Amino acid sequence: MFKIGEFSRLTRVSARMLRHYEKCGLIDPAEIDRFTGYRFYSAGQIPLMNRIVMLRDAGFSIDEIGEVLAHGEDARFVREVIERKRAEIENAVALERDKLRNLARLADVMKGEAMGMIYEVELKRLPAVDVLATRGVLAAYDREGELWHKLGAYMGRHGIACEAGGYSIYLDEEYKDAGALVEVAVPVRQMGASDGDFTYKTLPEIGLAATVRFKGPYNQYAAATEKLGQWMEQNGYAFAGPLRGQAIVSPGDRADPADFLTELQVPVEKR
Amino acid sequence: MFKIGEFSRLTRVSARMLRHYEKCGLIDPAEIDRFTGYRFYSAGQIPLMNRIVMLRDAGFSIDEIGEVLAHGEDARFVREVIERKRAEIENAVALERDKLRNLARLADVMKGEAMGMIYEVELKRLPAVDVLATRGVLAAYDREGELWHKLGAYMGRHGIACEAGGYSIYLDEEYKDAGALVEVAVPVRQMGASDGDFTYKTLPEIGLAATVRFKGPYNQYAAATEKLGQWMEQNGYAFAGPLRGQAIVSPGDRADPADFLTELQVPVEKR
DNA sequence: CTTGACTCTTACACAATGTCAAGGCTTATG
DNA sequence: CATAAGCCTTGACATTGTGTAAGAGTCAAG
Repeated sequence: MFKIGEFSRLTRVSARMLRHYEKCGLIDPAEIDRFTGYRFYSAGQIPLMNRIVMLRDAGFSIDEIGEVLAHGEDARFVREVIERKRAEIENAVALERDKLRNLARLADVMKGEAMGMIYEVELKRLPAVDVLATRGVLAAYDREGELWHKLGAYMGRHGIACEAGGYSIYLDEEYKDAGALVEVAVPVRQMGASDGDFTYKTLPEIGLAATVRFKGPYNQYAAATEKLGQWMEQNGYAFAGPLRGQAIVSPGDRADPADFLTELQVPVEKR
Repeated sequence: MFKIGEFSRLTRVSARMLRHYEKCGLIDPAEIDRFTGYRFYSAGQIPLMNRIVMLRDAGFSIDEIGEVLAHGEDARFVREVIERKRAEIENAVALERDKLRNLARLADVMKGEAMGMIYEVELKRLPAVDVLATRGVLAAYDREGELWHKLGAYMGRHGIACEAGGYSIYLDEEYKDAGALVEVAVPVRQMGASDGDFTYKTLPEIGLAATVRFKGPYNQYAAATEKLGQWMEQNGYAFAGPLRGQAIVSPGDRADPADFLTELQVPVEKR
């Protein structure tokens, strides 16, 4: 039997974590002295501890480790869990890659130089439009493409004709990092029956909308809002509804993001 | 001027975080109503907010963002910070890669199948050895190679003859995830003068050592300790000093980790 | 005046891990 | 046997960025 410090050196897990794993139900000492509270681990527990370490080093959380250990015999379960975790890690790698891409653009941004072009703000009336729409909660705004794919696939399956100029409508009252409710909609010539997530509806007319167009990838959004915000402040307008973007030239039309043309549209009212 | 909710939608930063950034000194509202406490942001603050978002999305912590903003004009500073962050992110990517590698080995471990081979525990006397040693705090045990490189470079610079059978001595009382104090040492035929981090010393004789050899990469360490622990428990021995490993066949001798042969050595005493 | 939408502050929560403090045990040494 | 050094115990707090909730105040429209 080993005292906690010895077991710690042997397994390379800190005593702090040994106690923590115990509280989380991963591993109990083989024996606890009833009077002193000293923990004693047996050599037979080293394999279990090594599994825990292995799982931890593969990126599993404590809860997940508990689950895996409970189903340790079920090879199929283990295989599935591993596959799921693999996807998760690949995703994390992709996130780090995103950071690198952002980093590369950073020097320009810090100098206040924006790529792409932003046009002047216009005030106009936007007519009502019949659309086919679907919505979803996105992990981040740059995942909007997923919704478009979903909508595109549905339209393909049902042979629905697609007009140009899709809308992205940002429904959340307030931005949430972990989940933004976004609706994507394509104009249709003919309404149909709604079907689950996919609904036909009419986007109402916007009597007074402030609009600004920007060319380039969607991360130009930030620069465009600068202009829009400034215009609203200078001209004394206030928000009167959710912001939306209309794809004038979209990924469907051109491959190069530098060619994209997007119009930001927001209902406003004179203050 | 925009209320916090409007500014939140415009910049895609949650009101929660706007307040948080304010407390951290990144951005103050242009105005705060003295009576109601309501925050008001001006359109002129959107560019600043966009920079903050950009930095955040590139992986900077709030403190780091503050620092970068404070030195925003200093292009050289910005360049250096970006380079440092790039290295950090690449490192994070490497960590995720490590997880993937661990994941790949996981199925075998869960089945209790270890790769490589582990030999029987032996009890023996280990003579004193003259060594050249250096030590360092490692982020993780699999970074031990860094210390060996450091030592090897020093020996090369000073033309010191190197004998086979280097030692890794794990000095920490208790494992710490964030920094394990490890000493690496190579036997030398002739002692010299210590020089900064590099010290000549004599590893004292170990009268009674339990040893176990294992073949294969160093992550076999875990499996080897299982055997060692079991042996100690069954035969009634207890630890009497820090654990060390001796490289019998090391990366210097063979390229394929499967060929490595390592002997774990720990001073013990009969209980 | 009521109601609903917005805002304010404060506090709690997460995950994995370190660190510290106060106090109890153990063991070696004088 | 007494004391000190070193190990062990529990419990609490900190980290980081973000959500959420509670309770109270504000604002604008009907």
